[in-house]
Amino acid sequence: MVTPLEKARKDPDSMKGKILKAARRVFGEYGFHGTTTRMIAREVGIDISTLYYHWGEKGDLYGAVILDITDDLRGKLEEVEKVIHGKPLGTRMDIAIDMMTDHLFERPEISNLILFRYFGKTRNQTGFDFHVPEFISDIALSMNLCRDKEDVSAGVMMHVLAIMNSIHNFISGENFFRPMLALERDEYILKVKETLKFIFIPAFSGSHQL
Amino acid sequence: MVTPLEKARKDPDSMKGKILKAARRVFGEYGFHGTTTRMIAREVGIDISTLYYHWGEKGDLYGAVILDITDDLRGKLEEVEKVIHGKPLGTRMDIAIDMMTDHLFERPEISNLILFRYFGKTRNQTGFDFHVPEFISDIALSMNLCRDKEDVSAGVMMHVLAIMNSIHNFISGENFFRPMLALERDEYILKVKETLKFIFIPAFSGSHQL
DNA sequence: GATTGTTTCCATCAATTGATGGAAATGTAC
DNA sequence: GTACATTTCCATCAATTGATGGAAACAATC
Repeated sequence: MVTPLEKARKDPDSMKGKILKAARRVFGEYGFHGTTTRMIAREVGIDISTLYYHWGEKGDLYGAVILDITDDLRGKLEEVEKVIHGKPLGTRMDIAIDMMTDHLFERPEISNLILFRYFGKTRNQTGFDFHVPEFISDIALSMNLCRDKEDVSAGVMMHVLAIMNSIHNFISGENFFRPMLALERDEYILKVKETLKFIFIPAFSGSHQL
Repeated sequence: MVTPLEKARKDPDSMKGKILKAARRVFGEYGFHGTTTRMIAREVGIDISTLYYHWGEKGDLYGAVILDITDDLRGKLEEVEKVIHGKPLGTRMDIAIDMMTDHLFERPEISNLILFRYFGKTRNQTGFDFHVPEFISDIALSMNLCRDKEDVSAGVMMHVLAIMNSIHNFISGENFFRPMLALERDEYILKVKETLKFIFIPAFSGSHQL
């Protein structure tokens, strides 16, 4: 069976695909409650009922968006893991930070939406499963911070969370931080990478390695 | 002239004060658009029009909340600075992390609201000034990462942002992260402090000091 | 206890929002 | 071209939301 989401991803130029893409952007900027279905429809240039025809109720579309960015992120993490596999930790982190920040700076909705879900409540709390623990464990394994994906200590999970969240923070906070720092986009991206490496590499390249 | 906000803070048991306190909580949980004036009124146990009588329109109340938490944070930072002044950097960071996390874990709305403003847009963008740059410079000075408060490099500002945001992340994300880590509240708080110190102290106690 | 000012609530508004029915438009198969 | 299915839009609904006018309740002053 083909879900609407798979359909939309297979053909991004279809109406379903265009709506999904617009919904990612708008939900990412304004959050669930800050977004109206009319805003998304206007973004696509269609009538609101066309949107409902393709995606059903607002919550379902939001759910599809969350699934979409989750899969996107998972895919990228797997790609990174392939590249860095076997290299020494410092190099691994260096490359991973570069690849992840580049990817996310081109898709800031991902960071936005993830942070929205971490830090805000939705009035009609529908429990979209985020698969966060799974992600975090994979990264911990990839960083060689644990031996077994099924058995990651809380401390290690939190180290990984700190890294991922820091990345998301700088991506998602660009609109706020960059004017404040008076940097051009390129400079900002560069400085973000520098900062992340400056902070995270020393902590993990000490005696803490397995 | 006494502003409504000053009045509300001077007497937290007054209606103005009770509404402000409730507004902090609810706005903190659901964000600006996720919060309705009725939700706040219900939280206080009053009619919606009583709320409007005291605070005027929703945006004004939100503005007061933002000012309130900003002042709160500024005050705490000053207090911390007094305690850590003159001590060596490692100790300074150790104490600062302890004090700030303790303070914020008791007032998670602060972290919530700050992150909301960093990462989300509000439909009717009213530019509440956040005084963020000022804060960040003060912290940079307190950490001895710069000589002059008026002349802090973008790189240093970003280091400070990374620290503050990491703290806010763990406070604000407690509802999401703690169940995932299967920790009691006390354990979680302890592990947050450990994690923050583990990550940030090594980066700054190297050769990077002034 | 009557007068006056303050605070609270009830009733209600207009605008917005999520959502739908049904007609028109568009495409597809024969 | 006709029959049929799919897609799009217009008109509209009910519920929610921000906001207000005005009456009641309460408090203070004399």
